[in-house]
Amino acid sequence: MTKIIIYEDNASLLESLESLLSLTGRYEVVGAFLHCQQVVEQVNTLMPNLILMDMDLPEVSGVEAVKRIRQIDTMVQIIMLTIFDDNEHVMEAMYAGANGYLLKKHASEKLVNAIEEVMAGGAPMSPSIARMIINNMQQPQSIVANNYQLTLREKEILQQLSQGNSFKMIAAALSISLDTVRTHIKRIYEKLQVRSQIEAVSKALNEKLV
Amino acid sequence: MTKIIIYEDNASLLESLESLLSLTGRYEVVGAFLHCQQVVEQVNTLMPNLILMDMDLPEVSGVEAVKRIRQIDTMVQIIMLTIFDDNEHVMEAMYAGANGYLLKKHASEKLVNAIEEVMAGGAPMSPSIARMIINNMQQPQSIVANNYQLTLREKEILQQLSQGNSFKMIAAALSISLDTVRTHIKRIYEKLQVRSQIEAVSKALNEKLV
DNA sequence: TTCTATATCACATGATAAGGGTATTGCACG
DNA sequence: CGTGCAATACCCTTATCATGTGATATAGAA
Repeated sequence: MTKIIIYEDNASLLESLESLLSLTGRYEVVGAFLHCQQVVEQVNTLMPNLILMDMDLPEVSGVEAVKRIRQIDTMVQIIMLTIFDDNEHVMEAMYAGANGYLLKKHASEKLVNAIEEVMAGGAPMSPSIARMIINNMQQPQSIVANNYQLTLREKEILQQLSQGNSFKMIAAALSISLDTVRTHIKRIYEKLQVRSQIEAVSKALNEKLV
Repeated sequence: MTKIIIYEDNASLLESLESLLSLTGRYEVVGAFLHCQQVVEQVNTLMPNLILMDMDLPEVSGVEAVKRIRQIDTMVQIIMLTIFDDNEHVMEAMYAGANGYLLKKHASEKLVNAIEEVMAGGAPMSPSIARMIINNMQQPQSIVANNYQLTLREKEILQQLSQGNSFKMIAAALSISLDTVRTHIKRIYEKLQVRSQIEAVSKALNEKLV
């Protein structure tokens, strides 16, 4: 049976959620709290499989609580409960380690469904948040064509450099002379408009050239 | 009116999709193709607002097509059509720049809905893919506590180093002597277990220490 | 108060990198 | 059949970095 802890500062909502879950017979509410100050101890003691966490808790916010939980437990599933879904706090919570979220106004109809999804390894979230997230991850492949016209060999050497290899090591790894490595590096610096290893590596890693 | 291009190698499905969309009266199908070899030209010429792209096209895959489209147009909305949703190709497509996807078996009921969502700035996707994506972005804040016990000053210096600054520049920026920078750097190397700038920067950037 | 951690500075030596040339080979393209 | 480019290689000089050893000042913990 799925063990659940609920954090929700609205006492009546907390009670509703508890009854709703208990009535299904499939979930055991092992804890229900109005704040999450002792969240770490509670998770450690009660060992839930799932946590319903209100986003807007007094004192310690739900997002902060998620971060704390993830320090000690990476397995427990966490669903955020929130009133609005059009703000960055939801993104932040997902980054912090939440597995999904549910609008409070949809709680009664969709709660059980969301729990099933999360326990099955899914992540219930609204399309608009999903969009924010994918926009976020698409940025790296920058549109401003990070095209410095590096040749294959140059990219190879830049890659090696970015992994922390010295000129000597690169020469050995690629079976070419130290001086050849130097020559390539010079060209790379010209093309990237930098003057040292670190600048090149910094640029390469930041712009995902490697 | 929303202008749409459809890519789908199954001719009868292509036709169904086309009629389905035309019948709503809200969409104009300005192009319908069995392959996406000329995707760039077609997008440039037809200037659609939305593209329905089959994942499994012969010759040039749907994912490849998305990449090409994103080279020339970052605004057009792209919905992937796929048979399975439990594979990495979907993730790959989202990374490449797709805005959402739809299982073919759900096309008839959910297509219009998915289009509305995408045009409204959402990203329709299944919970399992959403989960993959958020798992992906949570990794950086590694659980294996990237705790090298760096002091504040050391972090500051490592940060400067990661931005491509030389010892001299760091000394100037922090108003300390070159030798002091050296001393800090030595400690940083010891703590990170590295032997050179690049290794340190590489480690710092990869493990998000900065 | 004494110990410890942090931050600061100095000097010295050998290693590595930066920046300037120059040159050969092979391959593709009009 | 040159021309241009990529990849290879060598030389030289100067600048920067790696590393060791030692020292001072200061704030907080034992």
